[in-house]
Amino acid sequence: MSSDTLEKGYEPREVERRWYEFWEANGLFAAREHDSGRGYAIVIPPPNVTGVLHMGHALNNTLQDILCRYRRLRGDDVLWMPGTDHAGIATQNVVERKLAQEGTDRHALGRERFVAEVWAWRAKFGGAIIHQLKRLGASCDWARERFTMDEGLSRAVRKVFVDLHQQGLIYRGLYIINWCPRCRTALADLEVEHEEIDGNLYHIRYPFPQGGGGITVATTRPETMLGDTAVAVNPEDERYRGLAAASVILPLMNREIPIIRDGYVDMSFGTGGLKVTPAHDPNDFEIARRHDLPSLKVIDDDGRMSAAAGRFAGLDRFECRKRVVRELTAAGLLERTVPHRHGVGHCYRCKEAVEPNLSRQWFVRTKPLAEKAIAAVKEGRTRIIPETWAATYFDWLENIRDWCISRQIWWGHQIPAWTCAGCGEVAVAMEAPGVCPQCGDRRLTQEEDVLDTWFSSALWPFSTMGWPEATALLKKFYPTAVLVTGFDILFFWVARMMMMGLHFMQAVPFRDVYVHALVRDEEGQKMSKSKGNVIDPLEIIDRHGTDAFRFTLAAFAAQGRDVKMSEKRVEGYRHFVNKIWNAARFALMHVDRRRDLPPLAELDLADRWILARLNRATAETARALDAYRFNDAAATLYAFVWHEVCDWYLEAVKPALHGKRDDAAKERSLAVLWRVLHDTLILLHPFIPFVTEEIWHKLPGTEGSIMRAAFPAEGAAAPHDPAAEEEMGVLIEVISGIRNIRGEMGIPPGMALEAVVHPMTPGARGLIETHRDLIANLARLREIRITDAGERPKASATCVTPGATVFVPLGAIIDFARERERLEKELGKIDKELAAVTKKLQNQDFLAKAAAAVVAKVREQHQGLLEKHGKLSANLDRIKEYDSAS
RNA sequence: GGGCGGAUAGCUCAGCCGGGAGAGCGUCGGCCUUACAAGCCGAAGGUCACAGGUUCGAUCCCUGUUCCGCCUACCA
Repeated sequence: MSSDTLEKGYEPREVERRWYEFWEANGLFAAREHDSGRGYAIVIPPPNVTGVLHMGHALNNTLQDILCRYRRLRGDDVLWMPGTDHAGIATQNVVERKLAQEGTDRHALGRERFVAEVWAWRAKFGGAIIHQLKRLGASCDWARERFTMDEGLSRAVRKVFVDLHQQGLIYRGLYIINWCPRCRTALADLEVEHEEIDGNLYHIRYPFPQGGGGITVATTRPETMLGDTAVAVNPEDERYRGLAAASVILPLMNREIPIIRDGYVDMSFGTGGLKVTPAHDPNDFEIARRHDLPSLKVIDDDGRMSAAAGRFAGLDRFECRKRVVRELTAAGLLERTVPHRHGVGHCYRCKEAVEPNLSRQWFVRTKPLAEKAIAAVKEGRTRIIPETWAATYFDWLENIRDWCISRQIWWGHQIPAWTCAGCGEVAVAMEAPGVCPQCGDRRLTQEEDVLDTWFSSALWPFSTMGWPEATALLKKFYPTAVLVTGFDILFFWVARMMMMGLHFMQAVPFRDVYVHALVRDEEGQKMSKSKGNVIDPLEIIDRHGTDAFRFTLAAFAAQGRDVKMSEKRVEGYRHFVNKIWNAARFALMHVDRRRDLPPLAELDLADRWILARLNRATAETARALDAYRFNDAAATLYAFVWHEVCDWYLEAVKPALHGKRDDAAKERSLAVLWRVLHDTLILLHPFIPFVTEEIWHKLPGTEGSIMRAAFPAEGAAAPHDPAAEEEMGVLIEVISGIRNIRGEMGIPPGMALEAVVHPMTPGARGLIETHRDLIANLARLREIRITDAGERPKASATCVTPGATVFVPLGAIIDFARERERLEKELGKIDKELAAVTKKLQNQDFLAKAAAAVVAKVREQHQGLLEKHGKLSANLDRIKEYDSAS
């Protein structure tokens, strides 16, 4: 493309749309599973089909995209597998709400039509998040997009279910589970969110049948007493040792229930009496099993009291609580009511209070699967980064309980089990059996329940690649390189993928798990609709551009710390993107073609210096990205581009580019400038893909997309060049010193100054002589005189740098008081440092015990500080002299 | 109840292996200098939460305390 001039300010909108289309149209995101290159795969954490892009997605996918683009530049064959999750309960809820608005409900429609309705909804709205991911610049291989309910993945789900069932790792049974009365489905333990609620502890007396006294129990949920089938005390409890009675009367119900003894009961809690409600409390359920007690379900699936609750039947459970309390009070059986704060479980989808309920459900026996998942991380086959999350992972897996996988909803993978009306046998199979395998009866009905959404998600790394077929994709890309995820789904998803991957693929699903932080609002609050503090990534993108937004996310993605997002921060990085744009704009005003780099020895100092810095920035960026230190990489690039390329290099080569030096110098700098811009664009591309692609195409001598470019090899442009870095450092110090004088002394910027320079060493002298034009230009001097140490111009301001002492004669405009103040301030700093260093050198222990290199370094510092101190104070004395003389 | 993370400049945060405290924003002063005022130049600002300990040396390692945040758990 031609190097037409760039617009004055960067306008992201049109550029982003154009290049994204270009990338897609040219197949630049496509994974090449048949190529021989090194495979690098990431599977996307599939967003819910109901999802709209939020900050969490934005961070998660930006980081993945950075890694994918980086690995492509490094020459890997990259597969970024995209897709969405059917999100059983969430999606069903959305469609049910829609039906409600239309004045109907799913029961009126019936299962088949309802499910068709959900598919229709998905076809219409389910692609929203995909479009949004594209606006983020996500370079997923969209042609391979999968959905957890699509044909292939559903087949994988059935296969896994059947296999686990055959292996005895899936079973069905009547257990107490978490029930959401609103969603009307079972929930896994994980799907229950505990929240501390201020409630009451009710002390209720259960009288003995023969009257007189009784046992007082304490409960936070008095309504469940209607379903009590025993009262338990601790066998060690002295208070109940010699108890004559073997039973009590359950108040309100007037049922006689036994007194049992069980070690579970905590003697110190309440009165030491525990009511046992096996159908509505997991602990009581266990006690009932030990003591062979019956269960009585008094709360129905809709959260209302059941027929078993007698005259309370039909009441809402919380209404019932009030009624029970009232009646107990009236009966004089409520002995005390004590305020009590306790955890109450809520449905993670709809926030309804969960009801522990007795129910027949399907479970996965997780222990054997968990053991393998633990071992894989212990043995380092999968690394968790940052490592601190490994402890959390182990803790959960080591205490894992069986996983309730059946859900009483309609949207999901229907469980592949059929019950025979003839013999009652349950057949589990991949496809519907025509006849009962036991008795040959044809009357088979499929299990109504569907599987937990996370069941299919757990297969994601291999199901998306075509498992159970042995595909080329699986061969090349499994195990995947890394899973990038938030810690909130470490258990829901990551641990379960580990279990399933190891069990069915005999290999870990990913070599690394990178756990990133949560995105919070400015105040560190979790963003939520109810709090109204949600920042919409798409609005941010509209206002500031995708690149600025992505760079912000990367810059704040420090390991182990949450990202606090605010628009202001994005604004700051928009400035950075604009800075790059303008630097390129400047460069492209001069660079008309690609030039090969001349031999290093022929280059000017500034050229060698920027190449050395580029080399360092390259190495540092690669190192940081390889270690998932996104913020380090971002900070490195920010500082390099802004403070080295723009602040120093471009300024340094301006005279050459403007033809104020000879043609050869211009040619040399043009070659270096091309190289710096070229390589820098590549380094930046993973973070800010759009603006870099745009500039890339304006840069002469590039071909095709920057996505096809090669990440600069270390030392390719220039080897490490500490000499150039040090020499340039000397000049920078001199220039900064003069600028400091100008600023501090209030000298108008327009006024050209003269400087008298005393170099410290012959080397510095040569350096400064050679680069007097550079110094004069950047420090705005009209003349530089290089002299020996003896000469001290009168009425001048001074600065002392490691390479030279600089005097700026100010003549009539000098303000002696101001210069004194300036020097005294400087001396004060030196004194402080000198004191610290001197103290160290006077410490015998330090000299004896510290590493030799450290001691040498401190001595050197000491020497330098002494010299500087000497010069500064000499100059201060001189100023005082002049001052009093004038 | 158990566990984890945080406390560093006015704000938001970096600081890997212990050896002279950094950035961005904000503030102050000066500049429309021919890429960029979304910019340039200069400056100010910190007992690295507190108390001990280890060490020649601690923002960094150890112990304890305080204050925040999070995760986890079947004490009714």
